[in-house]
Amino acid sequence: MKSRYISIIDLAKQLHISKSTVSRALTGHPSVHPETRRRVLELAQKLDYQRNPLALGLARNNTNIIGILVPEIMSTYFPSVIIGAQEVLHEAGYHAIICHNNESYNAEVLNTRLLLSYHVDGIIVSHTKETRNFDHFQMIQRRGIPLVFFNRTSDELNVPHVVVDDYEAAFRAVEHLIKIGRRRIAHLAGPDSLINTRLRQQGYLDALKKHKIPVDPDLVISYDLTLEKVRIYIKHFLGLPQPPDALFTINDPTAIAAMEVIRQKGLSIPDDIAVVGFSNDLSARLVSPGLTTVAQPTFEIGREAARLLLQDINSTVKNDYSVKKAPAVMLKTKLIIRESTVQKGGK
Amino acid sequence: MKSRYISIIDLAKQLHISKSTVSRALTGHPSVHPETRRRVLELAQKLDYQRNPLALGLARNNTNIIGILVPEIMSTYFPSVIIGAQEVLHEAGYHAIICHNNESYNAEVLNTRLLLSYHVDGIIVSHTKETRNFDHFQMIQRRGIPLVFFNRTSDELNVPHVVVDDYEAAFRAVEHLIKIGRRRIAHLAGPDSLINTRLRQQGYLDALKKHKIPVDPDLVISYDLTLEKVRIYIKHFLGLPQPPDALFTINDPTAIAAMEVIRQKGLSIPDDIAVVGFSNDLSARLVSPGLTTVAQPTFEIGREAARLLLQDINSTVKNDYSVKKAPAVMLKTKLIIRESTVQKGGK
DNA sequence: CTGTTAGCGCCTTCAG
DNA sequence: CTGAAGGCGCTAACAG
Repeated sequence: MKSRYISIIDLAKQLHISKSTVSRALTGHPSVHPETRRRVLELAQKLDYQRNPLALGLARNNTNIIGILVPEIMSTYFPSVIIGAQEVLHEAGYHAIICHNNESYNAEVLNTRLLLSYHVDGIIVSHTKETRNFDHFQMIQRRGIPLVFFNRTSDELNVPHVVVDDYEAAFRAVEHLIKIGRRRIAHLAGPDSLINTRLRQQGYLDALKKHKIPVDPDLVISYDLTLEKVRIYIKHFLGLPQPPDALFTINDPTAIAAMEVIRQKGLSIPDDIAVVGFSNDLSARLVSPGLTTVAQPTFEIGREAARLLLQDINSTVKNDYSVKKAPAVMLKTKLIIRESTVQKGGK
Repeated sequence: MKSRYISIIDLAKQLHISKSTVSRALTGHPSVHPETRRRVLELAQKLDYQRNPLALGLARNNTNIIGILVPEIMSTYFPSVIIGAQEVLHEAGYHAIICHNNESYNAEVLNTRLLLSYHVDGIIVSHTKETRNFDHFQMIQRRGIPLVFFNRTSDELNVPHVVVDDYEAAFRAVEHLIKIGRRRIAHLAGPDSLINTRLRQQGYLDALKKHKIPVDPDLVISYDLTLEKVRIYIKHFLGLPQPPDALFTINDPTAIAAMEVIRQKGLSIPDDIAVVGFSNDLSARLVSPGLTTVAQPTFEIGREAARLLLQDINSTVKNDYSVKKAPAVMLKTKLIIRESTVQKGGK
């Protein structure tokens, strides 16, 4: 069962020519006799020859593999982004190896090392919620390997990235709640380690300010995205002397978990409490009542991230982001209004 | 920006020993002086040396990479299986490269070739709904590369596989509908190309037979899993002279799409029509009313598939499945009863 | 246009 | 216990 794979040497032998000529014919080198090339290609076809990308990588010091590193793949968000990215990468002749880490910082560091050891040509990353130390990403850059962030980025690091306008999206989401007459708007935010969390929270605060609604610190809680804990926080909100009449959450799973608790308390959505999520997961459309949420252009985020990466890979002059500002793409979001804030038939 | 990667040669030079000794020290070869080994490991650690798996693969003719080929990653089913598989693979020192193909047969064939060209050590597959020709998988086997199917398998090919008992699961699901008093049970089945489809359909038929309910051909439709078409078929069912009082679908997305149509027609679930899906996607729990469905042990399916594959990889004698029967694992399912068949509080 | 040579990083004989 | 030599599959000069 040895090496069933056929190599250029096999082709060369059968054709009584040198392996270099075979190599040249195969790669489309101009200086090869047309007839020779024809014979090589014909035999390659017949024998179903496929060149070994590992050997190629070893010889040329590039692998045509891109690493994609995401915190999870169970919601629809990251898979969609991945699909978008792969679309662009495939077109350019690259392949992706996907790593996920269950939001574990340690796994993220290990995966980074793994991708590096495979000599990937570039890495696309959305870091975990635990990630506070970015040394492993900095090392990638120092080694001159193109790196692109998406969704979750970092202030500390100057890395090309593609994000949505979290601030504005949150601002508009909260403004929507204000417009339907809510005044006691609670915000279940994510961990401060995530830049999105901070931006969305700022959008929340500024929307209140603009409409001269005083901020009640009791109505803002940061949590670590562990869904089991949502119950505690929502109960806390509902138990306040002046409970909220609206809730804006960091993401859709949180909103959906919250809705369950609210319903169990016998309160009605949206009459007693209107709810707004973030990301427009598939489930936002499926729950009942449908969840008002901020839609992100997930596929496009993936495509843009891949484009940014390829740009770096193909640039002849290495972009040194320790001196030059890294490019950033900011995509538009869209507020999807469903029955968790506005009754069907109502305004 | 040349080869920032350090190699055993670098280590050898710094230590004034030969690269062979370094190699032996690193791989844990017994005949290396403890002191030499210590020095090598120390320096490797200090320089953050990582051995190049490509070169290793080239030299040893194995890559420690496993290909996982699935039709889609947007539902929760395949991602869960993948996570389960990776768990086992990682433990054994293997890494996975994940390919998905949007249920496209052509993409599947291309991905197969791709994985093969990367000299993966094994492949785990759930084929597309379009796949009727299995030559590309047969080629994998002929080349002696371990292959494992899961979920969707094939009669024609003798491949180790892990599945659930689709027949029995469907049988029990339909029996559940009968037990709550339904007699006109419709079945929206999948394409005949999928073996699961056929098994589930048989389970449906046999459950009816057991309870002496005549089969009405008008109540069984096979469709190609294109969700947009669900509307048409459900409308057809509802427009029958004797419309059904229950519906059993090939999977959860189908059931959920059907529920939407039923509701729009002003019918009540489960009073007018009870609905049962298959797989227990995350969304089955989220829709309202909650969807009764068959839960599959997704993580365990992944783990089992990986175990089966590793078993083949590690077997010293190559298992020739053209003569020997391939092992098959069949896992248990569980019927999850929710409000789409039984009212809350009711029996 | 083509063959020869060297080398990518690693492992594995074969000699000491 | 260690070093030298050869090879995995491929590309890239260097000569013709």
